[in-house]
Amino acid sequence: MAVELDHLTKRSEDYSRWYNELVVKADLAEPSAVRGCMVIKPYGYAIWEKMQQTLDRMFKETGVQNAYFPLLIPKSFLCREAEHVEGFAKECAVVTHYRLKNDPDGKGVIVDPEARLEEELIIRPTSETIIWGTYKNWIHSWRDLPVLCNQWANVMRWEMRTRMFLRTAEFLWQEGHCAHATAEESQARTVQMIKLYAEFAEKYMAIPVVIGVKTANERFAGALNTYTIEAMMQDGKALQSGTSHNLGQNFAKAFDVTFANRDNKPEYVWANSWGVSTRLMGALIMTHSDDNGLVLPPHLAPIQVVIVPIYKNADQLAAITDKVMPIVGRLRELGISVKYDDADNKRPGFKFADYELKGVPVRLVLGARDIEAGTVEVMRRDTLEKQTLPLAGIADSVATLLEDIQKNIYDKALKMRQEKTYICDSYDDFKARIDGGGFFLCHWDGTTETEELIKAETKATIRCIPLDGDDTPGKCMVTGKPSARRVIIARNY
RNA sequence: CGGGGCGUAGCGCAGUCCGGUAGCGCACCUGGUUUGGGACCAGGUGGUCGCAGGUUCGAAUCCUGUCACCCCGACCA
Repeated sequence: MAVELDHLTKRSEDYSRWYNELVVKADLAEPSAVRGCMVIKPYGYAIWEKMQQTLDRMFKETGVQNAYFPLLIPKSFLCREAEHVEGFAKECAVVTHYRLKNDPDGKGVIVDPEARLEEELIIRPTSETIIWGTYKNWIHSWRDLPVLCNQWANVMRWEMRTRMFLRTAEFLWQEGHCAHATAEESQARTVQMIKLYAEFAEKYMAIPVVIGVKTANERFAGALNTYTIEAMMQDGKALQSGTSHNLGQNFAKAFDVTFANRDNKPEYVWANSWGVSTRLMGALIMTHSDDNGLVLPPHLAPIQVVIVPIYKNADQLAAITDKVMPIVGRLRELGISVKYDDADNKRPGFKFADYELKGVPVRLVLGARDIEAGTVEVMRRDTLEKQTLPLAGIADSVATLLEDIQKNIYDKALKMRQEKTYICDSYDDFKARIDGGGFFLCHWDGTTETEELIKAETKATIRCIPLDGDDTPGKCMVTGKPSARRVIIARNY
């Protein structure tokens, strides 16, 4: 009785379309009425919440505390740091008025021209300026340092073209802003946080990442150095998934934040900032999912196990429920989130497909057959393999299975990245192969001109200069000039 | 802002060339039969065809204007 329903577009047919459909059909998010913005739906938000909780815990373990700063930034604040304003000016939303009034024509309301603000306010594209404007009042002595704050917030960047999760006009993120007494301490914190992000990506999201440094061209506006974690999506494109910036004394100088050192001499404070956003949701989707829908890593899945009963009447359901309840209890004792879906308005086949679409890692099925035999059918989402196991001890098998899935999807993603990572020494060869996606490890002469040339001719950019790996010198793929080491070049989102 | 596409029911679309008073699939509602991979049968609800003008006895269809949205560029976490 298979009916042709609205299945997903296949990944191989149109990766972009597959992604957009998946986001909507898996109930993660949908486009909103507001240009370039999206609505994150409860199921999508539940995943984001698990990510938040995990990151928040990891931050606090390093001594960071949460705080909150205003949404609106006075224009003069944004302008203090020259490079910073240049980097963000083109994508700022600006508040100019504070009042509406009835339209004299009688229809609707208009902006009251009398209510123009003396100074325009910018909706934060990032919070360095408002925060350093505030830190000036917090920091006076070496005893006040370090200041280690994080804020969970929304920011707005008026992008020309948007894609759900990957690039929306408004997005949710966390931004950490630290103030230190020494350059060394600030640099250490910058690296510490990018490593924390890498650990989070790999351990919880099951996404392998490369830690590296951005080139001058790709650096955060106002930073001395930007560290990044780069992930590879299934189509071979790179996704910048988190960044940590060493801001040196740029913002301290712009906002005149000094402290008296132990010798009672004034010194500018050393700064860093670091952030990850709801873009990570996009990374999660594009790294693991398949033609049947989402594949969630067990460590972040809002529902880790779903139990579907199969029954013909109320008596059968009662018999199944009797068997299921102890399993639910045992799983919860193990800290596993379980949903027992005994709703009778959906048929089992529908539920199977639906939970697969939503990426629930493990499905248990119990029917009359199993009650009789004392068994249960177990299906794992990552491989879609089914097996029938004895009911006794099932909760512990499931716990083990969840860990196995977590590891398996990481290994799978890592294997894919390795297979699509190429060592390349010829620019002609590079140009011929870049359309196929992947990371290209190439020698580069370190100049912005060469980088721009590669970008103009191939739409690929230097994703990062990796921190680890092969660091033997060579000759630039394009110019033949000396190169300190290979860098990663790829197309990116 | 350039180049292309599209706007018809909640969603996906047909109808537009060649004008005749709007249709299909999914969803939804009611009843029944079903339930181990997206159920079936029967009946039913829902649209001033993006908006504004114009031509015409008559416009989803032709003409003019306008507004959205999508894709490709420029921009970017």
